Amino acid sequence: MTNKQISDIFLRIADALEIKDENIFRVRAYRTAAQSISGLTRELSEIYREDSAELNNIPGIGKDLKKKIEEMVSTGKLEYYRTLMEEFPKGFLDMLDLAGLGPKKLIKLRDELNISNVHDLEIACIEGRLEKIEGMGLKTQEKLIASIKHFKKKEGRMLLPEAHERARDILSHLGRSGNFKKAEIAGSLRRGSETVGDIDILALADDEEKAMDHFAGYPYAERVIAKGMTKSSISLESGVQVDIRIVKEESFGAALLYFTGSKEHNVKLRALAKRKGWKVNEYGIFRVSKSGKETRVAGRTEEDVYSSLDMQWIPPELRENRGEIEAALEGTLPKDLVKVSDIKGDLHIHTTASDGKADIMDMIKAAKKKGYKYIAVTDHSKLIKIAGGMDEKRLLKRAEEIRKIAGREKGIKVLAGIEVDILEDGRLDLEDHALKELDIVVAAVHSKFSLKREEQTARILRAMDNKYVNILAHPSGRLITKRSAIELDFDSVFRKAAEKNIFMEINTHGERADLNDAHCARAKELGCRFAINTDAHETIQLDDMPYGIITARRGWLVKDDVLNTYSFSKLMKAIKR
DNA sequence: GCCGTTTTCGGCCCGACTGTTTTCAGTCG
Repeated sequence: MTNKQISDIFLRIADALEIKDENIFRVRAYRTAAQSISGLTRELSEIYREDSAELNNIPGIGKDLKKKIEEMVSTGKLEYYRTLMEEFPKGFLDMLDLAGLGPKKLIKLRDELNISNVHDLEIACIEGRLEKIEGMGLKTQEKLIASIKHFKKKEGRMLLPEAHERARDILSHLGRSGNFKKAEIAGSLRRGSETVGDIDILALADDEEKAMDHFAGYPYAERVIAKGMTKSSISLESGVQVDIRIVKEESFGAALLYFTGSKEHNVKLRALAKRKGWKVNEYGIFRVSKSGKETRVAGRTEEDVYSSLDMQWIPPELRENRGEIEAALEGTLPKDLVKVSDIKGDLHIHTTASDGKADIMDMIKAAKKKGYKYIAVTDHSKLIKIAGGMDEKRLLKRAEEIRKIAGREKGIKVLAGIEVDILEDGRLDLEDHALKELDIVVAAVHSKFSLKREEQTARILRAMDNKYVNILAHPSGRLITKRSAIELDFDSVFRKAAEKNIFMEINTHGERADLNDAHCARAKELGCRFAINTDAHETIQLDDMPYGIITARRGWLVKDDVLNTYSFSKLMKAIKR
């Protein structure tokens, strides 16, 4: 079983226990464990195989949950979960996904109207039966109808680039009102999560009421979910929710911290403050006297809040409770997290020689415009016929052309390379005598994604034995909303990469974000270095670099971990065979 | 069910908005 599956089961158990009105802290323990598991950088099954005692070191996992995890990874099932689920009709717990419906109302609906799934609920709402229940009314019924409509659309989360674009548009809408003195993005978008469920905005305003009216008047708002003086929410046509909070200037830093999250990060900070007898909330950090009087200690900026807790300011990408708080307390946060301006080139791009849309000159011009010092042209190899992949003969001719052009170009170095396919048996799609002539070789899997774990791992390890390979491109092969990662023993691949001096790619193309943040952290732990590449097939895709940087930062990578932050001469030394 | 520089027992983050009430419970983040 995967971490995702185990974490989902714990969440469902928590839902079930809450409906059964069990101890709320027991419920919370399951949720904490689920969260903790989904943030892990290694698979539980692997930890279990190697040394199951290690499971105890995972925060939120104690004696009981450890046992449940062991049962799941060894048998693929959990008896406790199975019997628990038998107590509910099928689809009953799904109703908790409806906005505005929690365990308390759900129990009422079951006991008084005999509702057991979303379909029953929809009919009851349409027939107006909810109004008659104490504590519910017409509004509740209308809201639930809207929630069900949204639920049916199954609108998922947005990918980070799309969310960024939407958020920018909302900020410029706010800018047009004249009432907003400041507006900043918070939430998972600021932390750079690969998908974003809703957009959070924090603002300062002169006239809160007018400001909120303006916000609610956003042209793409489908409906206004809530509107108050300090907090409002709208939902967009796409089903995405946008929340805004307006705070006072002296609280802005505390509020930004609070609404950036993650929740786990915040909970830990609060506990830390509480131990000092202080209190942290979205308005600031306060000293609480014995008589209960509160004195403000900090709140205007995030830096104030962190430093009043005797810790370093923590970059938003790290705020996932993966050890950043401990590091900030000790003053050992990574000093030189990689940033966009560190990047000196792109080492994986395509041109019209295979399936790119721009020719090499356009790509070079665009790269120069970004201030890059070098770029590697890496078109496809012959296996990818449909993309115009090259055989040895065409490749060598192409390399010659690239070198000719490179000789004419001032201010940028152009490397002749290839994105060579890894065949099913782990051989490469091109002969060594051709690879040898190139400056850089990027190897990648584009076929046979569903091989068994052992075969897939052996395949890739064998490819890495080829001494001409410099970069392993998009190692997991996943596409966030379309295709899951290949089955692979990542640790073995990372160890081999470290040993063979092969750089692991963080690919920003489309839905890849591959490696992801957790992979980056683990690969670094095992001694790997990285290349952040756009895999651009047209000039505009060269602009996707920041998304790879965010992933790298979330994996705690520093400048020196990343090949394409190196100067040209250092780069050439690093990829010398 | 977890956890420990207050603790192996007794805690476990905190505040805003909504709807249905008339002082608050439920939900959400």
